[in-house]
Order: sequence, then structure tokens, then C-alpha cells
Amino acid sequence: MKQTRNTAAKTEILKLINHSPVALSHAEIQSALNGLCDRVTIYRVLERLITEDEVHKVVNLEGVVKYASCHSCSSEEKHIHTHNHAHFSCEKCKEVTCMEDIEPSFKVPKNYQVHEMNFTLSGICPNCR
Amino acid sequence: MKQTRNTAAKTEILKLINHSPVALSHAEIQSALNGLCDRVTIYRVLERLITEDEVHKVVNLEGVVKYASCHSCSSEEKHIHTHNHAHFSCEKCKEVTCMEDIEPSFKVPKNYQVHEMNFTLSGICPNCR
DNA sequence: AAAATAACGCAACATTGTTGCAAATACAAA
DNA sequence: TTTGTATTTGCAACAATGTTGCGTTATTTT
Ligand SMILES: [Zn+2]
Ligand SMILES: [Zn+2]
Ligand SMILES: [Zn+2]
Ligand SMILES: [Zn+2]
Repeated sequence: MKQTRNTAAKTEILKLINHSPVALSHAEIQSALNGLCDRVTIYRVLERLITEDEVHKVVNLEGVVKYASCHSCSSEEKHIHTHNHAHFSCEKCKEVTCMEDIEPSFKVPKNYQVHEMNFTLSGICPNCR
Repeated sequence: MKQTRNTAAKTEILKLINHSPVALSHAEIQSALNGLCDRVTIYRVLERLITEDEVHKVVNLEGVVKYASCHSCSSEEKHIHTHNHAHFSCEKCKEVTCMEDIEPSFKVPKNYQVHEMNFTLSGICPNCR
């Protein structure tokens, strides 16, 4: 298992994501960092944060990849957390919000092996009405 | 309302999507067309097909946009079809399949106005086990 | 302090998607 | 069938996003 290090870039990016009420895209993170590190480094840090289960990836309805922390899961249970909650993608402001309370029920044909689910609702968020 | 025309590109692209059991990406469509038309034309045709409700857009877990026809909806009801069904995204072969039978139930906070939903399950498809 | 390893910056590249504009085409009216 | 015109296309140019290789820097271990 590869050792992982704490760097300024990683610390700042994680702080950003943890403090944001909505999921952030690479571009949004980059402009918020204000030149702290290279574009490529952001990609690599995000990748690392995901494998370390610090953040999770969400894709909005346009296919834009966003990153969010899981506010609800304590650090002890992070390694078992599957991030299988719903997300809301606003058509107006394009913001993506985790809705950790919504757990949809469904059934699949038994020949499909389900590992993860991505349940994204879209419409208008409370701020945009 | 702008008039729309049937062209070779449009006909072929729609035929491709309609005959495919899985959702197709722009790149897949392009290579299947074998130089029939320009890359840009494919983007424009797909856009047209979506507004005409001939096909719908799905985003897989990696954020790749794919296009699929709706086999279940007859041409008469296309204009009212909301494409609110589930999709399965295979981790191995990356194929996206419409699962039109699955309709998840859920509830959202009432200050969110839901227009559409994108429910994508991922795992291993029957072909890949 | 030195060695080992992880992370970084930079450049270069690949892929995906968008826009403007002139030329080609589809289609309906004459 | 020919003509008129709005729609569609190709091409070129660009923007945005994501990836890779490699030499340098920083952190951790010995
Ligand atoms: Zn909004
Ligand atoms: Zn989330
Ligand atoms: Zn598969
Ligand atoms: Zn579908």
C-alpha cells in the first residue's frame, strides 16, 4: 500500500470541498485556489482524495464532474461508506447538492450485479425560485 | 417553430441509435459512421434528435455522455415522454443500458422542484460475468 | 545527513465540445 | 422540372477538459 502525504495543495483542496455546501467542479476548485498549485496537481489530488474516501465524485446532468465531501459519514466509517445517496442538480445555477437522506428503493433483474448507484434529480433548487 | 429536414446523416445516426441495445457516445457513433459526415454534424444532429424527442441523453458514472432511443415509448407519446427511467452502467465494458422497467420511489424536501431524474446503477452487466 | 519515495510543475498531447461562415442540400412552391 | 429559400453541412479555428512523461522539489524514513 502506497504511503500518502499531506501537502499544502491537498489540505487546501480538501478544506474547500469540506466547507462547500455544494459539489465543486475542477474548474471551480482551480479558480478558488487562486494559483496555489498547477491544474494537473488538482486532478491528481482529487484522485487521491477519492481513493482515500475523503471525497466522492458526482456527475451532473450535463456530464460535468463535481466533487463533494460526505458530511454525514464520520471518519471512522469512511472506509465502508459507499456514497450511495441522491444528488440534486439545479438547472438554473448548475449547483449539485448532496441529499443524503434520500434513499430510493428499486429492484433490478438478478443477472445485473449492482455495486454503486448514482441518483441525480434535477430541477430548480430553493435558492433559484 | 423551425422546420426540420431529413438528411443522410440524421437518418443514419438515428438508425444506429435505434438498433443499438446500449447507449452510444459521440465517439462510438463517429467511428460507426465511418466518415459519412463531419464530427460537428454529429453533434448538431444529436442535438436535433433530442429536441425532437427521438433520442435521450444519459451520462455514465465517468461523466461520458451517451445517447439512447426509447424503445418502450410509441411515436404518439414521444412528446410527453420524460425519459425518467433507470440506466445501468457497466464498470467493465462501460456500456450503458436503459432499464425502462425500474422506477424508483423516493421523496424530496418540498422546497426542491424536481423536473427530471437520472438514476444510474453501476456494476457488472450480464455479459461481463 | 543521506537515501528513498511521494508529490509537484511544466510541457506536450489527446479528447470533447463550441462557434462563425460560406457552400451544399432538402423541400416546397411556382 | 425548375426555382427560391431556409436548413444543414464542412471546414477551420478555438475553448475546455483530461492525460502522460519526466526532471525537480519536498517529505519521510533510515
Ligand atoms: Zn439553483
Ligand atoms: Zn454526495
Ligand atoms: Zn459489461
Ligand atoms: Zn434510457
